[in-house]
Amino acid sequence: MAFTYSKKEKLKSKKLIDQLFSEGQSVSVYPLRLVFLNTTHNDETSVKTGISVSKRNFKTAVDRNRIKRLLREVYRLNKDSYFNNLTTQYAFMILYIGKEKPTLAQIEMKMNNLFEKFSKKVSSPN
RNA sequence: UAAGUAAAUUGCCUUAUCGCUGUUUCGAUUUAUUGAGAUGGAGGAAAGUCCGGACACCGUAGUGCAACAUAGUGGCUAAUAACCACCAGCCGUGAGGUUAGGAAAAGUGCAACAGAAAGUAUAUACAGGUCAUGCUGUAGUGAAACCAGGUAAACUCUAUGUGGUGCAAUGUCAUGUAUACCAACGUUUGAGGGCGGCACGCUCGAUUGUUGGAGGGUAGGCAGCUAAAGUGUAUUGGUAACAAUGCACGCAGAUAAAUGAUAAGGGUUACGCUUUUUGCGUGAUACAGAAUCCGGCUUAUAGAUUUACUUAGAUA
RNA sequence: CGGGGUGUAGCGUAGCCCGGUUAUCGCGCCACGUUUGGGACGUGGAGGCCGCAGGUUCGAAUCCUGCCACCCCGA
Repeated sequence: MAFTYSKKEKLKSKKLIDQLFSEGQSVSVYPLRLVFLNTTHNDETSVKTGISVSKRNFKTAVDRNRIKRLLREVYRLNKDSYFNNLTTQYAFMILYIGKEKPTLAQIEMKMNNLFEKFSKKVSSPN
């Protein structure tokens, strides 16, 4: 797996997203929150991921786009070290629930924490 | 030089590494993926959605009323309530700014306080006049006091205009669900429904039979989709808005929604130190992200630049 | 893409249709009284440029226009 985040890896199906929010579990490391669901989809990638920033906390589209781009960038660079060995397929949605504009370094640290927490939760039953 | 008025322009750049997305060429597997190369990838407001169109569908898109909008004159435009010019009113010493700027002699209403009186009223005081009388003038109140008064961003009248819905329009493809659907003809003969709000008018039509056809919704793919009332520039016509002609360019198309991240260097500018230039340090570098496409309006905006003009002062 | 509503004192509201004293009521706030003290009660008081900017008018919270913020609805 390379440092890519192409169309195939994006979570795009409306059905799947509805299912994710209604049935999925979540872990959070402020200001990030990960909603995930063990599911099956047809593409060969093991994880489909979406990113979301609330309009309530950031009013202008420029701010929201900026944060989403940062999140995508960090995800792209770091996913390799955590998700390469997954045996089942997952759908992810990463939410930014903070209220202030972050920097890349902050997000990188928080996202690593988040994925470690996720790995623990998945590997240990319940 | 200072203060100001009006108009216009601009909206940081380069390199490296790693990514996203459209188009296209070649190769591979194989019929939708992958690899390599080439090339394109946010704005002056993309925003608000306040006006006007293009385009698409709806076949009663008919009539009248109602409703809404507009309101000096002329021009311009695909079109408009926008834009341009001029006239008039108001504001400003001025450059300039601003105005929903038709009708009160069709009718209805309204006018606090003050005042005798606010539209069927003429009181009081003074002066004048008359046989006599609000018959005449002045004073005082008020925004307005008899004059066919004021007020129409009060109802209203006049003139002009407006069919509706919006790219989630609309067309199409395949998968599964499903027979609940539609059309024609015949019978029955009118409950009820539809056509933006009302009336007229128009139209569908409960039940049953025959024949024929495929229809509907959900999530998705494709088309619509970006070559256009296009952009830049020059000339000509016009006071101007704008128009015509020549030349050049070929200019984003995402869809849980691309146009990015990091590092280095350089611009511009403010402050401090040094102070002849300059150099060093610390900051600042805005508002903001296409979603069918155009024309205008409105709002946000660090900083920089240009042009014309006004007033005041100084010098010649 | 289209449609509708709201904004008045710290909070919740009336007045707006149909213009006329810088504006109503309740809770809260302040002072005084009452009480040994507090609460409750009584009396008095403060607090508003009616979201912002223009316009119409003699006069605007009210009418008109343009903005801003918030909320809701439809496809």
